Amino acid sequence: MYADIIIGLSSRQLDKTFQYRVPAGMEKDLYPGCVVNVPFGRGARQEKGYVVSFSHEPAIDPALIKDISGIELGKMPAQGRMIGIAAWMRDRYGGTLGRCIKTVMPVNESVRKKEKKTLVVSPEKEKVEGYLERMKKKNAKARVRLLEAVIAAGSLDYDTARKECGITSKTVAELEMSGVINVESNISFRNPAAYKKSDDKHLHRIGLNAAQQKVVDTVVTDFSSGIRLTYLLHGVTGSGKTLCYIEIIDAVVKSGKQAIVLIPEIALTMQTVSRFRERFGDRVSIMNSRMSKGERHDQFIRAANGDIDVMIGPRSALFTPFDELGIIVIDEEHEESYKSENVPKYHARDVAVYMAGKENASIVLGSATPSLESYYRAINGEYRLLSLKDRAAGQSMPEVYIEDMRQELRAGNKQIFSRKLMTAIKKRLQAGEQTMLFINKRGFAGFISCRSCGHVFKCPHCDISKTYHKNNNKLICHYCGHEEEMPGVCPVCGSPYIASLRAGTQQIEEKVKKLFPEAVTLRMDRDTTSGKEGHTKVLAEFSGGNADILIGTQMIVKGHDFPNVTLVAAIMADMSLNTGDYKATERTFQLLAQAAGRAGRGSKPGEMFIQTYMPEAYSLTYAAKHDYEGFYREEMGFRRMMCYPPVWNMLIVQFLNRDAEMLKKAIDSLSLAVQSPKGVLFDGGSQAGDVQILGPSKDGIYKLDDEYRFVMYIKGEKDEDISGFKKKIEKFVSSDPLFSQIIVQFDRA
DNA sequence: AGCACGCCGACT
DNA sequence: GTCGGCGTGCTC
Repeated sequence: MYADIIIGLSSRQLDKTFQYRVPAGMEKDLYPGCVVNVPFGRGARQEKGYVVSFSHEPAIDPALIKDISGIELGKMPAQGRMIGIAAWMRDRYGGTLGRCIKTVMPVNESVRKKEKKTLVVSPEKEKVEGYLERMKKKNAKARVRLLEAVIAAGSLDYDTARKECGITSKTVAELEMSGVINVESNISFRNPAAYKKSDDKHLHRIGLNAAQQKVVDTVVTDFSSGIRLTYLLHGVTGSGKTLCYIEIIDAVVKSGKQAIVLIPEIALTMQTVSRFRERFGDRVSIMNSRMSKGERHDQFIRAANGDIDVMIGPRSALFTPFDELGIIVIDEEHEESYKSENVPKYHARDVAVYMAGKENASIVLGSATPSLESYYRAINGEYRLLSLKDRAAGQSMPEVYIEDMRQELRAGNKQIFSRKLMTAIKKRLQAGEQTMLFINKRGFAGFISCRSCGHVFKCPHCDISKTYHKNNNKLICHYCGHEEEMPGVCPVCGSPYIASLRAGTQQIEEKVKKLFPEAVTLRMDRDTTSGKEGHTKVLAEFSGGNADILIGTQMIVKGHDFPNVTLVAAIMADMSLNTGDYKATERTFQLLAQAAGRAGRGSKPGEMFIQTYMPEAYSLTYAAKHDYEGFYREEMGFRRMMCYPPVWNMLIVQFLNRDAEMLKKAIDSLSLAVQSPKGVLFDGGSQAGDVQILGPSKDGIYKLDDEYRFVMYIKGEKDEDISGFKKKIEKFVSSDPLFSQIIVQFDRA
């Protein structure tokens, strides 16, 4: 048995694993992430290493492989624990181990910045000059080059010196030994959440109401008696979940442990951070994507040094190396931004649940519209369900109206707003109250529907909207590849008006300006928020009362608190119902429910309008009734029937290559293996077992960034079946030479 | 990173 | 020849 080990962790060049033999009897003590001592390099000097994985086959001449000399006992350092997480991620989400390690430990890339070494000339002038002359005579090129550069610059950064002058560490060491230069190292950490009391003076401490107190007590009581669970906090919009988090974390921190708070990137506003700083002062740090790598790394170092207790940030903050993690909070746990788009395509919520188990921490998932996955687990008793059924200050939920746009058309209203909505906007303008118009931009991919009856063209096998492909005039399902000719008329009502719907924020803004010339409008989309603090600025302007109507994409409905907004409208609520994947309905419900949550947060009650061509769709009707449980039951029926997650597990495999021909050949070979029941993929004879395989077929976006894409979906009742099949695919593609150039990526739904 | 090896020019 | 010094490549 062999172990793959990473030596040190401080240098880029050694950023790979080495194989060591595991001495008899040691294997039971080894696991990914544990620290071992190994002989390394000529002279076999002892180095610290981290075990990352195991293998039975020697990868090089076995005679060259050395034995592990010993295990470092005691508490595993945070770095080692992170490697353990990385190993698990590699197993679940695919990708290379190196990539997974980089994901959990960005530390590796910039660790030398921590001890930034600077070269300074010695103050003894004649000594330096004498040395320089001697070296010139001796023709010691490297030393002369370096010393002259340092003299010219006065002081020189170690890294640039090495790069610019082509110098090795040895030369630097020799100059230092001779006393002509000094090597100084300085460490400085930035604190992005530096606490200034004055920032927070507008905030006052609010007490917990009875329902909130119950939530806090439940978690804190469990925690102090040593029980660690996953809690799902289902609290309606405006029920005060953040305050619960703060109280819970307060108790955890007082017990000497640390907390990680994950927040979707766009919801990471100063407002939220201030509330945490008010309680935890300087012992809070934040992370966001606008920070440089170095700044983010500094926050990790501060956490490792024990300088902070609470880290707030988007999904990458999950990997904060705290010494004794007590709790992880994931706010808006249903948010899709917790899913990484890059390899490894991990879901921060799933990693967090695993991590909490490993680190003996509790975890609180919070949302007004929990993901079906989490709610399903809560119903099954895997998570503990906590709820906040009412808004914190006793406000009522807004009244929601579903507007049937087909009827508007029949009544002769050709505007993009229904008549009732236009009246409502007018009323708000007169009353000096604010309106939010939200355009569901998701689903622009081009699903086809009938404008007269609302019929959407769906795949007969997958019950998913098909997309229109212009080049061959066909409708294609992206899950199974099913194709059909684009029909000339609607098969349901015979109307010839079948097309894909589209409209952008810009067009809507123009329409609004035409209809309500007196209104001051603000637009929030990619274009208007491109700057560094782009969307913060737009939001600040709106909440400051400088505009009557805010028009935007989904980003306006997420977690913001505008007390003066009393009207919210979803202009084309259908859009996200037809994005061509099985989560479309869930996403639509969540968006609408969240949007409704923006209205009536202040003293005045709110209203919401949902404009649609499909008024009977249950994602709309349940959102209108603020009925999450009803939606959950109905949607789970669909998921059960179709064997979609969370009932079954799903693995997505993508195959990418720039050469369409080469990719096609490889895919054909894979298809053959999939179709033959005795093929490689089924362990020579045994059935496909408990997995259903769809594809491989062309991906929804067949060509992206000059790369062609094929995709395959695997559904399995048990997670082990999926993992098992993933291993088989990995084995298959690594043994088939046709796949040598093909990029294979795994993803979990 | 740290070490050895092989190469190169300078000097015995 | 031989020696000091440099750059390169390897480490399981």
